[in-house]
Amino acid sequence: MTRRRKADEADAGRYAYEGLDRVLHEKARLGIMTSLVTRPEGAVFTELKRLCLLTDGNLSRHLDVLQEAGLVDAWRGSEGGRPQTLYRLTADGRARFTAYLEELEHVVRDALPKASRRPERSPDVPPGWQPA
Amino acid sequence: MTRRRKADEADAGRYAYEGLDRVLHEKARLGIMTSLVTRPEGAVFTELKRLCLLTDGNLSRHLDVLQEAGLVDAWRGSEGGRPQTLYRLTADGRARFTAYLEELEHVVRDALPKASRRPERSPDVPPGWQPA
DNA sequence: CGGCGGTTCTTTACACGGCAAAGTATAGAC
DNA sequence: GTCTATACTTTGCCGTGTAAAGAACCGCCG
Repeated sequence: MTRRRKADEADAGRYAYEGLDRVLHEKARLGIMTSLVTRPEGAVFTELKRLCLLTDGNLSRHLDVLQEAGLVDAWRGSEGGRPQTLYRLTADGRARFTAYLEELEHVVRDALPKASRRPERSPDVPPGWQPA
Repeated sequence: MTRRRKADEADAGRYAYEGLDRVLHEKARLGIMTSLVTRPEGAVFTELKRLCLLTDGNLSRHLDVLQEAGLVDAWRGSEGGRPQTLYRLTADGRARFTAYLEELEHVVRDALPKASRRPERSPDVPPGWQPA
């Protein structure tokens, strides 16, 4: 018996995941941040584009967002005669990304054990209830 | 020496994370799915609202999306004289959510070890490069 | 030295989607 | 019958992801 009547529920917000910062919780930016966290020396535009499979405009826009949020900074220079921009995590960026990842880990720990268990036959819906 | 010249890079798309299904990679729906995966018997609207701290309209909309994607199904009935709708994961929903979570786990494993290591002094930017 | 072409980003425009406020429906209380 | 409460739905706005077009910079060939 799953003692789940209705008044004993102190678990409001149990799955609200407020630590999932919207700036970071976005597929493309997640890839950019992961790329950068593995490269303390930074990465240039073209490399990020290749690693994350993003279009130019797309990558540019996401890098703007990350810079405005103070998570990433940029350095202009040139290599092989071509202008290049080197992007690196800020200290704050690293810290906030770590916090985000720890919340993600929470999600996985909340859900994956239940989800990957062999799909037990779902309990029946109470009699008299109609689909859709 | 980080043998990272320019031609040996077979890691295109290394951080593209294409397995992060957009329907699932959304804070609110992630919470809903996690709520449901821990409740094989399903959950009613009000319970989901409380668990995920969502407004009525917001929750309704996200549940629509999840149903249209075939991840969740709904059963109408009544309890205590009030109409209620019970939401449950479909088998497909459970499977796709598991796949999504495994990709998330990848992200965490890619990034968290690097991110949480004590912020080593970042290597200097090459001479001649300018901020911003 | 003057276009031509190739990089390296930026800007613009659109369309999708999250969100909350207002609306609908059903049921019990009085 | 009307009022209040619950349980969702619908509507509309606005923020944002995305790609197509644009700008800046450089090397090269004639």
